[in-house]
Amino acid sequence: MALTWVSEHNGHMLSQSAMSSAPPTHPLLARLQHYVQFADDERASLEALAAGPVITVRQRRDLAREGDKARGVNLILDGWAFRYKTLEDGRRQIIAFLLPGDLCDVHGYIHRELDHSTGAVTPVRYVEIPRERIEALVALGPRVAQALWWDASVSASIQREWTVNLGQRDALERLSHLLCELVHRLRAVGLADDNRCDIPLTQTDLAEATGMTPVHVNRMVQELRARGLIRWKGRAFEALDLDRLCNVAMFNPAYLHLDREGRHLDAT
Amino acid sequence: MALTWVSEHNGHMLSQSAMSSAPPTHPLLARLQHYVQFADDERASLEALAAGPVITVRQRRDLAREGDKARGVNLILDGWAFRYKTLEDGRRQIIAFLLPGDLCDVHGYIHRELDHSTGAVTPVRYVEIPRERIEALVALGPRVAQALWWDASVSASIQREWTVNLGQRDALERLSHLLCELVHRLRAVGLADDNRCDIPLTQTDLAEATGMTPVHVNRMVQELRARGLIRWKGRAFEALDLDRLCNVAMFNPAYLHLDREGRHLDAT
DNA sequence: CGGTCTATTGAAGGCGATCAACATTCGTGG
DNA sequence: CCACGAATGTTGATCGCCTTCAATAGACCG
Repeated sequence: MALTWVSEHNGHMLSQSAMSSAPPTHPLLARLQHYVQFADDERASLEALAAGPVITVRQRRDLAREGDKARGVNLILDGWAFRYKTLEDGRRQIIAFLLPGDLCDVHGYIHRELDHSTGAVTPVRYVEIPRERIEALVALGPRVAQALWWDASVSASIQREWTVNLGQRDALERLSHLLCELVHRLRAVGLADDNRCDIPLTQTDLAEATGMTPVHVNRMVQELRARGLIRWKGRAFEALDLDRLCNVAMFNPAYLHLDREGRHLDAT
Repeated sequence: MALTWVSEHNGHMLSQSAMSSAPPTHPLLARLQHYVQFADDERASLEALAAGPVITVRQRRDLAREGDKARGVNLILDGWAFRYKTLEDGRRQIIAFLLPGDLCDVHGYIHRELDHSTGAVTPVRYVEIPRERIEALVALGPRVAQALWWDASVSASIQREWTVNLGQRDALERLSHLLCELVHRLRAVGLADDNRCDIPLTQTDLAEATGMTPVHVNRMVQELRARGLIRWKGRAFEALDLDRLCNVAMFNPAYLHLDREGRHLDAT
């Protein structure tokens, strides 16, 4: 139990303080700071997003279902979730993984109904951010507004990369690529310690995300183990040789846009 | 030559006026009106977007390459293009098709470099819309602003559906689904007459979009022909039985969000 | 009219699916 | 704390969708 994923009992601030030496922030802010440095008031407003009434969902339950009426934007505080779509005959595809700090899409602003579902992997704590709240943030100035754009834009970029992954890479490459992405994204929110992190996904989850069968996922995991690239027991994942894993996957982290592209907007 | 795709010689207005009885508009406006009804001044401003200096790209040339410095948002006036990404070893995945009326993503606003390329299928005419132009549009009020959000949101939704397509559907379903999507999107901009339209894609293009080999695309096309679902000769495509084609593909048009979701915002 | 691009067809092989056990871990309640 | 059942992970054997390779036909263009 010691190093497992944060549960409902210990909040996200706990897991944060263990990871980073910077002043503890919630994971969205950690991520946005990869784009731009905020002024104090901006940081405070972003910080305050996590203050709203927190909703908790039990593991393996849905946060929202296809066809539901869309409410505001959701901010994941801790836990893992995924977006998925189901075909008429029951086949299911995981479309995206949602990690702490992820804003679930702006969809809710525009569309009346969700065209996909969201399911919790672990227990998930999140807040619903009403639209006025976002508008108030944007009103703080271009720095925050563009940071939110950056966030939405990165999500779109990830979705494009998933398209490439499913269309062009073979099974081993596909799995490796997903793992590389997760490690990089977890690092961005302070949830990966070097090359080690908790990945609470089952092999069935991985199968639904990579478009293969659970059986074949298992074989690919073992292949990666046999090549000395990863160690993975329960939730405890470690990339023993991340460089080689990235090579296998032909992983190019550029699409995650984690290189402070908004530097020119930095607060002094 | 009579019914082939609009070329550089006959502008887009020509092709428009042939399709719809409504007052001729450019294809972006046609599409946005699936979301909301605009007031006259809004319509005029959107109309004026197409007035800027038109850039023409020859067929099978790139509009932009991965790594290029991002400029403004591009609006396709006529012709077909696609976004694609290339792996180190040369494999290529088409990520999205860009049809007349499509705004090429807002990417340019935020990111310094493109993380993907855009290639022209046919000769393409487009305009670069500078950011101030967009800001001026948004300043017209919430109707236009939300329509632009809707547009971006639909693009994201399409990208999610492509993820499902590549991950879960088999070759025949995948191809059918792509064809259904194209027919529906072409209709939305007045470029499909009932179940007939020009599709200027080669089977190699389809292969790169669906993650299969050109050889197998050919076999699937023939399968659809044999089942009496489609007729396709050169660019002239016809869905002989669109309902059955949609069934084969398990195509649900909801993700295209073409049902006037912004109705409540309509100008009187 | 020759050259290139695209479509088409055939044959063989492989990647990943499918089916079927079995092992192991985990959650839960007795 | 143990016992039970369910969920997850693992392994093997077989099958088939799709790839690969190769050759030909047709379409289009300069």
